[in-house]
Amino acid sequence: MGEKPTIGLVAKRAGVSVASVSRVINGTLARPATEKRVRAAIEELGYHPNSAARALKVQASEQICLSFADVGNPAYLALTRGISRVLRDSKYRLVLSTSVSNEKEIAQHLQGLGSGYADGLIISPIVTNEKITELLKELRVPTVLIGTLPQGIKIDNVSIDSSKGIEMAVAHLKETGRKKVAFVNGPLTTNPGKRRYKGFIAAMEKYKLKITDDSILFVSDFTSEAAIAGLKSASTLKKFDSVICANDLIAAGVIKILLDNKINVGPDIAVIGMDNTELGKILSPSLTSIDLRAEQRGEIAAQLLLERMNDATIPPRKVELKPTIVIRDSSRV
Amino acid sequence: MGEKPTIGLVAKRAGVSVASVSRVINGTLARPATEKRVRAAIEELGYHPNSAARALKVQASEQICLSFADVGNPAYLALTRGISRVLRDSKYRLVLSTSVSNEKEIAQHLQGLGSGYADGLIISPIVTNEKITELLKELRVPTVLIGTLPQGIKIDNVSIDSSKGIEMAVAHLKETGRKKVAFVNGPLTTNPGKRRYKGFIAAMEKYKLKITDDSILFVSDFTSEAAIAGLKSASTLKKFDSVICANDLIAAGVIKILLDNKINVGPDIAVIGMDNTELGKILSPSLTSIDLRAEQRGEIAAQLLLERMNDATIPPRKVELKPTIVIRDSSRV
DNA sequence: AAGGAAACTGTAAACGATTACAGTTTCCTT
DNA sequence: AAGGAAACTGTAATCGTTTACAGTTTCCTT
Repeated sequence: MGEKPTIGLVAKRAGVSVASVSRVINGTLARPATEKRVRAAIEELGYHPNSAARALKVQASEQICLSFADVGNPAYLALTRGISRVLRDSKYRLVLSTSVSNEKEIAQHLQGLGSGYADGLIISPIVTNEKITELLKELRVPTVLIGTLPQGIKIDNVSIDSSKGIEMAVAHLKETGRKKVAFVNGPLTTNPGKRRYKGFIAAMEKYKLKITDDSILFVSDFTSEAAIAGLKSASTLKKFDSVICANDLIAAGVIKILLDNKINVGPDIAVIGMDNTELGKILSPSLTSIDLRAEQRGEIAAQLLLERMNDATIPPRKVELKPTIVIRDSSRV
Repeated sequence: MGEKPTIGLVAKRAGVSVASVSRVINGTLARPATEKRVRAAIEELGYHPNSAARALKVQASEQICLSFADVGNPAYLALTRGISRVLRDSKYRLVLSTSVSNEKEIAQHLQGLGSGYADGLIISPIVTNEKITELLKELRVPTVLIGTLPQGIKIDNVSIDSSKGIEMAVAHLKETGRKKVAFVNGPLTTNPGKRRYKGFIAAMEKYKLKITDDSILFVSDFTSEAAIAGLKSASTLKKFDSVICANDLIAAGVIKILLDNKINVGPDIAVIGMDNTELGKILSPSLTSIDLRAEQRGEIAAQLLLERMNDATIPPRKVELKPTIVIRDSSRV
């Protein structure tokens, strides 16, 4: 209970050298007798090797940094869960670097990695510009990026074919006899916003459905509140027989608005979300959603990172997952 | 771009000693000319002080560990958000230690802190037993516990008077003419489960409402799925005119079941949740909920911790927040 | 029982920062 | 211009590990 025990104390107590103690802690190449005494001493003193000292000597922090803009979004939550599931059977701790939203903060954060507090980085930037791309290029830490990889960056990347997802949504709507499809998107300044926008247009063309001036609506954020605030009444939506939403939260907002206006969600207007979060099962009617496999993306990202940290020479990999559609009541007639 | 620059390199480049470099980095007591040269050298080399070396020397990691059982729960998410909001203006990084669910893992984790990777701990244990209590007592790191503080532990604590919350729910129901109140709780093995159970009984007595054999229902987990699976059909609920749920997720499940059975939530049966998560605004009907101030609890916990790390001598503090009730459609007649 | 290979162990030098202490320079006062 | 106080700077020890290298012990073979 006195001072915090160090390896030296353990060594003295066990009557061996610090080197021996160190060796039994990692790798265990010691005579059984020695090992036993060392372990006993460790036990008695309640010794735990100091991570800073170890990190300094071996030049590795045994930490992985996870960085994204918004903790609040359930999709990120699923990502985090996938990552931490993989990491928990590794030696790595997870450091959260959240709410790095504006460019300056991101820059600061990326440069901060130079101090070596993390051996690897998983980043999912919601926006990427010139400057950030530049910083990512100069990064010395093994990194995997989840989402849209900017041109010219050679790092591991896991993404989801969200265009394909929207295509599946449109296909499903067409099959079930819908003709007038609206799309409620988040801001075009974000990566997901951009991709989903293009995806929607492409899908509508592919299925020969008409896009009018007002079939694409933008709301200020990927949240229910933004959707509710941005759409106000249902009047904008009334002229459609179906609406695809850029994520489940927006879809929840849309459903809320429709129900409040006595519109029969499903039969009258179909609603489809994206992400297939837990929300889908809870809402009434339950929500048809495109599963973008967030949790799996997290898992894969973590695995890629572990591999990369193990071997820096493997060429950058790019895995793109395919979405699936989960049909529930909100799109049934 | 060559080797990673160290303080020694910077010193050489600036033509000063390492001590001077160190001094301008922290605290700045240097002649302007010196400082300028040092800063220039730092800039040119792209130098960032190595955190492990610093941590080793000053015996502080500048990291705070956040530990709880389940990332998935939105209430924890709010907690995390509150914490990280406070921490971002401090020098501390946030290390996530999640899914430490069973006793053995918790023990391992708490002991792991002995290695000094964190200067402080915020923990919200969903269960606490003898063993865990013991470990918490022996902890050498400044700690604040969110939730029910086990007997005999002298650490900072922030909690919410959830009994009071249930009382408010019962009061509201009584005022609006409800007589037969059910309570859907999570497992009694958890801290929140225990407290809410007692709270419900006390509140019902206080308002002279009858508790029958079947007015308290237990589901296996604080999730919608567990609620839906555990309650199956609405028959168990039909004999009541109102139901209080131990959190919003359970409430969502209950509403789902009721709606599927064509029961008019609000007029026929009132439903009240707890936590006042984002869900409340999204559901239809919108959900009356007891706001347990998760985000605020997180903020306060972080503040307490920062203070405590600053001054170990202040006596342990205990702040208990009062809940509020947010009335929405699910409890309107 | 001797000899050598194999297995183990100890000594001491790193890792990259901070900081006490002593030494130097600057600046002010007269 | 001298002297001393104040401000700054440099040297070197230190934090707690890991690990190369050399030294020791064990064990096997003959």
